[in-house]
Amino acid sequence: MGITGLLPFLEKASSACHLRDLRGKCVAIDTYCWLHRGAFACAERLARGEPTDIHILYCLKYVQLLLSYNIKPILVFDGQHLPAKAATEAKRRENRANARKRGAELLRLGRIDEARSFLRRCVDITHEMALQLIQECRKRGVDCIVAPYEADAQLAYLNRVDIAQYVITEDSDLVLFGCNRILFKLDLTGNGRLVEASKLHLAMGCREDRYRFEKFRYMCILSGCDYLDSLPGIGLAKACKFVLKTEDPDIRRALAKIPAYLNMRQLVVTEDYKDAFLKADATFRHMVVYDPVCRRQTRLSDPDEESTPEQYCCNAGQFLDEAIAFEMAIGNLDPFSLRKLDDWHPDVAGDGEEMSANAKKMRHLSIWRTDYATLKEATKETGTKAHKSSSLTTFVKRTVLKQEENQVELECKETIADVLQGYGIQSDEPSSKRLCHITSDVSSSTTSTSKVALEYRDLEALDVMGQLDQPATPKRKRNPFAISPAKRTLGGKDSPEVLLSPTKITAANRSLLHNVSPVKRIDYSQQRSQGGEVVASGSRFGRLKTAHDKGVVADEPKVISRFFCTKASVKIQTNRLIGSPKKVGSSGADADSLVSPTAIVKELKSKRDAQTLRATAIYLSSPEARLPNRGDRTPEKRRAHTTPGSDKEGIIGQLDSGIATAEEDSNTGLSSSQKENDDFEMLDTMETNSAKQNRSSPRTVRLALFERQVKKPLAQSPNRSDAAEELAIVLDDSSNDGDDGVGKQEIADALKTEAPITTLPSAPSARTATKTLVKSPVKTKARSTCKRPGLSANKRQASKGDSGTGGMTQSRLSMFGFQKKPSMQLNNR
DNA sequence: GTCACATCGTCGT
DNA sequence: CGATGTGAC
Repeated sequence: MGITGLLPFLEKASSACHLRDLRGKCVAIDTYCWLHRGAFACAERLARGEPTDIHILYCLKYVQLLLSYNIKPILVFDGQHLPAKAATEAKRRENRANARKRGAELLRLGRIDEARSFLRRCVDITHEMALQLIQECRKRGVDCIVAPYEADAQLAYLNRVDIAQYVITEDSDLVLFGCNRILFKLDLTGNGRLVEASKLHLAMGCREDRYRFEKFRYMCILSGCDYLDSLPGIGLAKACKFVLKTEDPDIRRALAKIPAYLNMRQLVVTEDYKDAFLKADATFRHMVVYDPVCRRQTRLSDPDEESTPEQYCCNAGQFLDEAIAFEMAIGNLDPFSLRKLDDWHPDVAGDGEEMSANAKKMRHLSIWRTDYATLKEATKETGTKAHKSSSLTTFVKRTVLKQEENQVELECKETIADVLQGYGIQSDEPSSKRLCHITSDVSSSTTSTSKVALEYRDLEALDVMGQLDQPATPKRKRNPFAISPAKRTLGGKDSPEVLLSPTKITAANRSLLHNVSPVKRIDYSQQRSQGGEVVASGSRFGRLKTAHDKGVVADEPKVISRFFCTKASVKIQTNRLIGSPKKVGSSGADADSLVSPTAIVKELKSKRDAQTLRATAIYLSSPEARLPNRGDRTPEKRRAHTTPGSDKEGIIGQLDSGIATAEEDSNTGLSSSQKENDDFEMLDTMETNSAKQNRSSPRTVRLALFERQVKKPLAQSPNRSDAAEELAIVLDDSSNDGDDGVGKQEIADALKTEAPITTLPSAPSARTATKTLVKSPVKTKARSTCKRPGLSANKRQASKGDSGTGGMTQSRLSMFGFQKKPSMQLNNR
């Protein structure tokens, strides 16, 4: 059960922590947590006894994560149950058995969803699972150890003898077993919360000089722990209050004073409780654990040294025969039946041929090596030098601002490879060159000290570090999609595009999409002809078109929309799009270039060549491919249905695709990206029909679109003046400012989203329009609502909240680091 | 403000 | 097992 409410209580003793801060350290892991979480993914299969390895893979993902930060993991598994916990365990088993039975019953009745919820609750982590994981870890040279009893105590032992400097768990008990540094809530991004024993007094509100660890442990036991229920009415808060008040070193006498100190007269502290308390305390201190270095069982701390009477240790486990204890610790035995399941041996394993290859790969010193102690000692003496071979020979000093300690500057040693790797840049050929501690004047350092020949990769490292030291402010935020500026100046065309993950600081008001989008990354401002005349318009459409035109050259991906280009797997290369305006003028390829992606799909469809269609990258990269039941009701068919073959209505028809009005009651599952495709097609068609269309501007077309949407020409609508005016203002305002074409587009998107159409009540400037769109109220009563196939009623409700964000789903927004805003607060107007 | 108790989610797609 | 919510004191 752990200690109820301990983690929130420890808030002040904890700090945010990332795995990158643990480089080169050793970490002991409470593997039960991972296995248990992983087993949830395949609960049904496990419950039915079907073979699966999803839970194993889940754990290995974490192992890999640790290894990628050069952290040595030691996986610790639970051993036998303590007699003191037998009752609790029996109860759990019973609960699981019950859940299993009910699950099976429901399954027979065909109520699958309900059955699932029960089958999930009955997942039990068996030693077979543990062994499966242990065997995978052995292949990877990762240490595992099975605790004689509770993994908690084993973890604490490894931490206390400094075999592992950190412990990873979800169980708050670890704190009172006496761990020094515990990482809770570690996720796959490497973030977690670090609780340090040295800060516990902060959480308790105790002066540091008066604090002793016993106080904390007593407090936890009093508040109720696995080995002892609390006195009625005593929780963490009361226990803390009491522990801070009493100064009596004799705990028996102190316990008797609880009712007096806490003003709880009705409370009676029996002799039995005092005994049980001392036993529980001894259990935490003297639990039997395994010492991998001496290969024998021992106690977490010595009862003699702490003069704990033998009688109180009765719950702390018993020693096993030495040989059996060893076999159990390395995982060969089932801890309960002591049956032999495997016969691995650390001393023999290294001799095998395949193992020697692994040993090479093995980057960390195994705790099972007989020379572990001496080697570790050697590592300590020679410092970090011994701890790494080739790639870590060079160190870069940089100062790191630690946020939570009032900006104390700490010096930390990191290698180039470390820095690069930490931000997702693989260093294939680790640089062995020495880097200077200079981040600004790179050129002078390269020239003046001739022995330092900085390479592009090194410069990147410097760049990353420079960016890291730059603090984020409300106005300037870290942009996960920013591209290294070094690339443009130094890398040139042929250097690979490098995303400097969370390092780069850019203006917060600039759309993060700007950097991912193939369209927005186009530097349209440079697209002037030689006379200085602007070739491409500043609008998104203009840029889109220009990009599209350029992309026609064979093998180059064609830009389709914000998110897609014609080759699904090909990354748009900015340098091809930036600064090559010459192709814009060359009209030769232009005619061909105007074949829109939608047209290709259409053509393929007409040929009924489904195979080709599916194989087409366009199709695969389009949202259409992701529609449920895409075989039977594609947008293509709907389009044909709603606008039956009329060429004259072609443009409007295409515009209309993806929009379902209430009257038509047709469905659409199109995302904004797909709509953008349609926008694009609209541009195509416009171009070819330009004579007939009298060269209509995008704005006209969008007004047409708007009219179409409300199903009546705006002229006949009572809202016409307001709505159209506002729309016009919005569109006009944004048309001068090229970069704010986004705002225009967002609005156009918003008009087309599934959610009720919104218009701005009083047209603000386009700049704020983009921002406030989320909050804007529904003024024009929306008549075209959308029903999406496959969405249940409540989900549809939920998706309404996304309206106004240009069709972006919340998950996508949060992917880019946006918080969900309290949207639609003006709804009730 | 505290505590006891009940209920839900843990993954992955 | 933790997080969260609710109701009682």
